[in-house]
Amino acid sequence: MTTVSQKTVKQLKSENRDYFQIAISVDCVIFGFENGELKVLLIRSDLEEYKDHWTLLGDLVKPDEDLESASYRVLKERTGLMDVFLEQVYTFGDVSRHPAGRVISTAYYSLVNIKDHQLRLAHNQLHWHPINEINALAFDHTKILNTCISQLQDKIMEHPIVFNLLPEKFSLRELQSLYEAILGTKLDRRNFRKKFFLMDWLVDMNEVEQDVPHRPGKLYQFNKGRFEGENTEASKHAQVV
Amino acid sequence: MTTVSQKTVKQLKSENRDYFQIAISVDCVIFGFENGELKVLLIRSDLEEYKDHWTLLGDLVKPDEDLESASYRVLKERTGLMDVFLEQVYTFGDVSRHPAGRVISTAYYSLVNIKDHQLRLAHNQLHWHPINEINALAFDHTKILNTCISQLQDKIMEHPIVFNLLPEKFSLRELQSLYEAILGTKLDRRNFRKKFFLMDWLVDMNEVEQDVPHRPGKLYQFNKGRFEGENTEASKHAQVV
DNA sequence: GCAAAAGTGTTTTGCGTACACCCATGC
DNA sequence: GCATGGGTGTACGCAAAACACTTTTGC
Repeated sequence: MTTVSQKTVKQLKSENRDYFQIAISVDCVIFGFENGELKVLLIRSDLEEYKDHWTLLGDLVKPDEDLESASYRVLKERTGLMDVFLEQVYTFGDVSRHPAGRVISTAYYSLVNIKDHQLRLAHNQLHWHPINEINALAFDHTKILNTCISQLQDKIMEHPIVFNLLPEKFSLRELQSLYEAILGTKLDRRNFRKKFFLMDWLVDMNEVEQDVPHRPGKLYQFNKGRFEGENTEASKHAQVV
Repeated sequence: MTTVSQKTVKQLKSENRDYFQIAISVDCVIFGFENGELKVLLIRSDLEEYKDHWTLLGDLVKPDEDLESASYRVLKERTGLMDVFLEQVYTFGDVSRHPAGRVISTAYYSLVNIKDHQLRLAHNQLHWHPINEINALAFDHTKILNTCISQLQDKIMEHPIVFNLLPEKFSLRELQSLYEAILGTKLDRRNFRKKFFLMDWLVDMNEVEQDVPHRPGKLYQFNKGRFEGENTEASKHAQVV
């Protein structure tokens, strides 16, 4: 029936020149945790048409740049951060999602420890926004944000990634309050503690909190050793909360 | 510090012309189920350099075409199928993943009922390959396939999607054998049946199998009514097997 | 009557969940 | 001594998992 014509790569390349008219961008949902709230790093839109709107941090992907590298570049340029947790979530490709032309965007989320990086943000257009206080973002960024929040909620139930949002040492209260902020629910303290000790995700530092106006809690560290040799996609199946 | 310059959409458009040099494609992992095996629909590469390799079904996305529409188009063009189950999985964006230039590809998987569509494939370059007998695919398609298989395995544990792979009416044995083929494990028959009846995913047709060389099993249908108004992303939290 | 798969219940075990009181510290 | 959060244990219910025998049909 249909005879399939064989082509060379070179032929294919020239035949499809019309298709190379699409730009691809990455948008990063950068999560942080501060004062018991889950926050997202946003920037004021640099487009006049959207000057009252906040947007996610993103940029066009360069023709000679890996998709993931582009995300890391955005993170590094905007926050100075390297080696942060970063994960791809979804690609948004509606024809008219962006006013500047056909721009398909791949969304990533990353988890950073706000405290380590406050200074770098001091004098620019970047601000941390509590996720519960975010109004309309530019373009389809509200949708992107919501998709990433859902994904994060799912992910923390089975994977030890929240530690990227916390300082090296943290109390169980901080950890629980982080889970509560992400999930938007209250959790039972005794069950929460029991679960974490049972899972062996924590290492007791034999230190306690300083300068708290109440009985200080013990400090813990993430038990990195337990997860060596595991990439992001592995290690399923262990319900966390 | 950094003064952010305001731009109009028009300015942005012309400034970034160099970025619109990337093509985006969709690649569809089309799953089917036949003879107790999970299969994937593959086509012989139409590139001379890869003529001995099989590839996933994909195509470049047109500049005026939604990403998801492109996937549906590929499915329709290749299999004649409309209204199939389709879900985005991941976007592969390494610089040198494709020999024809900078092509970023978004992977989708879809679930089809092989029996309904055998004829359309008879005389072309398409063939169903059992997932356990697939050798090296062209480009990074092995990686894409494996990502989709993992995703499918996760998904069927909580969502009633496998019915897309079965005929309208099916026996519990067929259903269980499908789960076993996807997960690559054996399951306990009694627990499996109990679970499905408890979940109320099935409707008893009061019919039995015909022409089987043993005691015929009862036939069931997917209980569509129970999931009306649910999109693909909703309805989490109900462990299936 | 034999092969092959259908159909069926019970028991055990682990996990999630609910729940209340005393303790240590700062002020 | 009081306010604040830290720290701890038990009991219940449900769901997962393990497990074997009888029934029905085709040949």
